[in-house]
Amino acid sequence: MNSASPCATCPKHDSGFCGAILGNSQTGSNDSSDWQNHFVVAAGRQALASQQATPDVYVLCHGWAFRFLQLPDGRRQILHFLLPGDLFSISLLFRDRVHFSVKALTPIQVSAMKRTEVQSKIMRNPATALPSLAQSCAGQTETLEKVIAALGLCSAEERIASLFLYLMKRIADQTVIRENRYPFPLRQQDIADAVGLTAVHVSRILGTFRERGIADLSNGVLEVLNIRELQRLSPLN
Amino acid sequence: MNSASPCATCPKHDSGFCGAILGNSQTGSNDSSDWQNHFVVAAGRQALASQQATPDVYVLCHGWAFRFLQLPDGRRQILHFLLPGDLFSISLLFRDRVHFSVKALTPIQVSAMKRTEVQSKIMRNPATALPSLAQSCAGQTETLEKVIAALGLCSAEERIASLFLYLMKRIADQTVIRENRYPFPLRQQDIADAVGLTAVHVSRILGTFRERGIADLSNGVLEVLNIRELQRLSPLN
DNA sequence: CGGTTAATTGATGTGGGTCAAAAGCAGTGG
DNA sequence: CCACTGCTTTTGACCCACATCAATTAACCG
Repeated sequence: MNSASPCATCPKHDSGFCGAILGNSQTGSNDSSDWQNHFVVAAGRQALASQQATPDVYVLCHGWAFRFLQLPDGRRQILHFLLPGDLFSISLLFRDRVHFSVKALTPIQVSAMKRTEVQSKIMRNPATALPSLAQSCAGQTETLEKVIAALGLCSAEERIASLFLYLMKRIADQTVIRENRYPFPLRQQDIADAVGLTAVHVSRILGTFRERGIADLSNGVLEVLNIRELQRLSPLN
Repeated sequence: MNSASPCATCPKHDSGFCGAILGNSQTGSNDSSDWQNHFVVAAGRQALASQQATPDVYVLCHGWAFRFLQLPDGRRQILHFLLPGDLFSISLLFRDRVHFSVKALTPIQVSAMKRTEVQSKIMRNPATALPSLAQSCAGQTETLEKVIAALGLCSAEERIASLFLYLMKRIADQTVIRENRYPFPLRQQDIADAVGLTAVHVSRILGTFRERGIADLSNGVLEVLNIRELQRLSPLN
């Protein structure tokens, strides 16, 4: 869990988006230390600041983080949760600054790669990279638009249920789930900032979920007791 | 304003996204009738239905439309407004079905192009198409995320002010604006569905904007009386 | 064991929803 | 030219989901 660990400890580089776009390191030099390196961010610390220019593209290798937007007056909106294997943002592939910030929920390990290198890797094989890039972009747009619908149309209960179901699916793609217990390192304040509510109200809703036997979130674990009911509460998919 | 009009009546094909990605028709055959054609949709009619598969990619050539998502129970969320020159969605470049629907606000004219043709056009020149595609994707993500922030963080007033400012910028890119009067073919219900409010409440807010001398929306025209105040009301940029 | 941060619970306030009626304003057609 | 219809906007009265404020408890930690 310290910096400068080799890529071998970073099991997600060959899955999903990164695998398809960046390719496996079979081709080219297998000593990648010249154009990529790793670093670590403590839980609760910011990993990337809004408007900050950077020559790199980042992939989350270990831990949880989130992208967010902050208004001058301090209000904060969480845009997306980052899990291992996720690019911080596709924007960084072709832009050098972003409009959001990234914060670590747990201790995280990040791989930074030179944008120029990644670009030329992509250009070397556009026939596979381009569709994969477009697919990934379309998928991201779809999830963002579902969030918009959730915030615009749904009640507090429905929003929280949607968030749970969405994250459950993503977590299950990463980890083996036993006894319907999902690792879930979000504070109630984070949930609130993601779904546009107050922490107090999130607490109340979670309370009712508990006493209705739907789900129990405590100590960083989400235990799903009645998934049917949870799905019934979420009008979007 | 009838179907089968040639592309020459469609002035937006060579600007912005479409110009960069699709290129001008200098190269290749200049008879494009075999792989693209035009059609017209009346105001208020749907131009594309959610989940419907299509071999085409669509560009709005004339008029206003919007993309939206509808829940089984009828609630509707507007995701994005389409102006002349806009692709219905980047998703359609590499997918044959979409998760949203499109509806015409005014009578519209649409150009449909075979996805396969567009793809090979792109592949013929990946060095320009790819960055442009990525840029456009990044830009869209940024605006969607601002919408999320608006819905999650902002009051009714702030949301409407943000929507106005956003659309004003886009309209000004298309039309010459005189006397701060913007063409604005949205019903109050549409505004409501875009910012997550009720039509009644939108009416009230517009009323206060009017009596406070900020803006006056009537008869399809938005007249901006005090843009500074409008900007002050919108916390996101 | 005190000190800090997170979660719970209660009391009260309010922004925006809901319901309903009325008024404006095309069309449409006799 | 006027009555009829359907749609949009406006306005008023009332309600409720969620926010705000504040106090208590629980968990954690050096």
